[in-house]
Amino acid sequence: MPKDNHLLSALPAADYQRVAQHLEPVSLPLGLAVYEFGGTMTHVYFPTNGIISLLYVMENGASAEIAITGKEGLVGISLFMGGSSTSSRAVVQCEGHAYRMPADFLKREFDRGGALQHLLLRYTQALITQMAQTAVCNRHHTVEQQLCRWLLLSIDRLPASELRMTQELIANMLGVRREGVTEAAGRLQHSGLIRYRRGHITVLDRPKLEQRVCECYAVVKKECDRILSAAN
Amino acid sequence: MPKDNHLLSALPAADYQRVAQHLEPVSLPLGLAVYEFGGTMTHVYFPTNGIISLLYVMENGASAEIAITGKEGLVGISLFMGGSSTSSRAVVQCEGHAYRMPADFLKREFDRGGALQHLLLRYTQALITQMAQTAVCNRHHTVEQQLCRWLLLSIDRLPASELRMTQELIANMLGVRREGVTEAAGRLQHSGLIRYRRGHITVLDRPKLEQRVCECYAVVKKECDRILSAAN
DNA sequence: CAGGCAATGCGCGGTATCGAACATACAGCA
DNA sequence: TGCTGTATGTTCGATACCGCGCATTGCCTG
Repeated sequence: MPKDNHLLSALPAADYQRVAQHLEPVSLPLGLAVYEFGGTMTHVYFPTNGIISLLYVMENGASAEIAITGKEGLVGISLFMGGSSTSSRAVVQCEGHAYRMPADFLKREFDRGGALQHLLLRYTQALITQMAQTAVCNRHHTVEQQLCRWLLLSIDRLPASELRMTQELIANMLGVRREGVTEAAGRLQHSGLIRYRRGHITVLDRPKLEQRVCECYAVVKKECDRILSAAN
Repeated sequence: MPKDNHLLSALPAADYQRVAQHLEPVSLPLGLAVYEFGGTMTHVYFPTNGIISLLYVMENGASAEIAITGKEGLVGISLFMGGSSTSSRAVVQCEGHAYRMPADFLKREFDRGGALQHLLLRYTQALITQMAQTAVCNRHHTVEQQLCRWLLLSIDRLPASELRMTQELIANMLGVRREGVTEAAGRLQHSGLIRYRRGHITVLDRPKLEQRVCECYAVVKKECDRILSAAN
C-alpha cells in the first residue's frame, strides 16, 4: 500500500525496508490543509491517491495554484531543501490517502545521499518545471486553455475520469473569477468534451481535450514521466 | 574574486580550497545565452556580477521570465537536481562575469553531501520561491507593479542603480507588449521614481518604488535574504 | 555634423477578463 | 415531497491589455 506512491515504490528494497517502518498512514479528507503558510512542517506526505494542491494566497485573499501533487510525488519538499517553513498552502483538492514520515527522520535519510535523495531531488526538478510552466501559462494562455490543462493534470492523478470539484474552487486554483470558469466549462460541455453537474466534472473525450489544451500540459507531463521513469 | 559570488564565499575554507581550482573565469557579455532550451549543460555558472535571466520561450515565440540570478546564486541547478538538460533559456541580461565549474566535478562534489550541497539546495529553495511568486504575480498584478518588481530585483543585483536595458527587452522578460512597458515606465518617470533614456534606466527614488511594487518583491527578497543568511 | 537605425511615443479598434449583482436550478435533507 | 442552501447561468459596464501601424526622437557612427 505505501508502494502505491511512485516514489516509495521506486526505492531499492534495502532503502525501502529502512524507511517503511517510519511511515504512518493518514487519510486526506477534502479541504484539509496539510500545510499552512508559514507553519512548521512536522512531516512530509507521500500520497497514494487523491490530489494535493500547492496554493499561494495573497494579502488581499486572491489565490493561485502553483503546482499539484498526487501519487507520483510528495508534499513538503522545502523540508529537505533547507527551509523549514512553507511559503505556500498545501490543500487536499481530491480526497485520498497518504503515508507521512517525520521530518527529522526524512532529513537524516536524505543526508545519507542514497537512492531516496536522488528520487526526491528528481521529483523536485519535476515540480520546478511545473511551477515554471504555470507562471508562463498564467501569462499567456486563456482561461479555457488553463482549465483544460488543470483537468488533464488532475485526472492523470486519479483512477477515474470524474472528479468532485465545484467551479468556484477551480476558479480559486486558476486564480480567475468563477464566471470565467463557468463560461469555459460551458463551452467544453457544449462541445462534448466534458460533462458536469453540481460539484462533479467528468472528462468524456480526453483526446479532444488534449487538442484544446495549451502546450503547457504536454511539457509538464513529459517532464514528469521522464524524471520518474529515469528514477526506476 | 570568486568570493564575490555569495555561494562561493559562504563555503568553509576546506571546501573552498578543493573547489577553487576547478573554477574558470568567464565573461558574460550582454545577450549571451548561457543555456539554450534542451541543450546539454557542460558547466554551472557562479556569477560575480551582472544578471542572468531564466527565460521560458514558447512555441509561438512568446516568452516570459521565470527567475533572475546574480551574484547571490548560480545558474544550472537542474544539473545537480537530476535532470541533465534545461527546460528554459538562461540569458545574460546585464553584462558581467562569472566563474564556471565543469558539470561532472560539480556533481561529484554535490554528492559528497557537504557544505556545498546544503548551499546549493538552499539556493534552489530560494529560486523556487521566486518562481512561485512570479506565477502569482503574472496572474494578479498589473504591468506597472511587475515593472517595479523587476526593477527592484534587478538593481538589488547590481552595484549601481542604473541598468542598460531597452523597454523592448523588459517587455520580453515580463511577457507583455513593449507599449505596455513604455506606458508604465512613462508613469514612473513622470512621478520621478525613475529616469530613462534610450536603453538606460536609472532608479531615482527607491523608497517610492517600493511603495508602488506589489507584495511579490518583498516576499522574494525576504526569502532570499533568509536563506542566504542562514547559510553563513 | 549628418545620416541611419534603433528606441520610444501614440492612437486605434478589438478582446479577455474583471467586478458586481441577480436569476435559476439542482441536491440533499427534513 | 417540499425546503433550503449552494452551485451554476446570465447580464452589464468598466478596465487592462493586445496587435497593429506609424510618427518621432535620440544615439551612434561614419
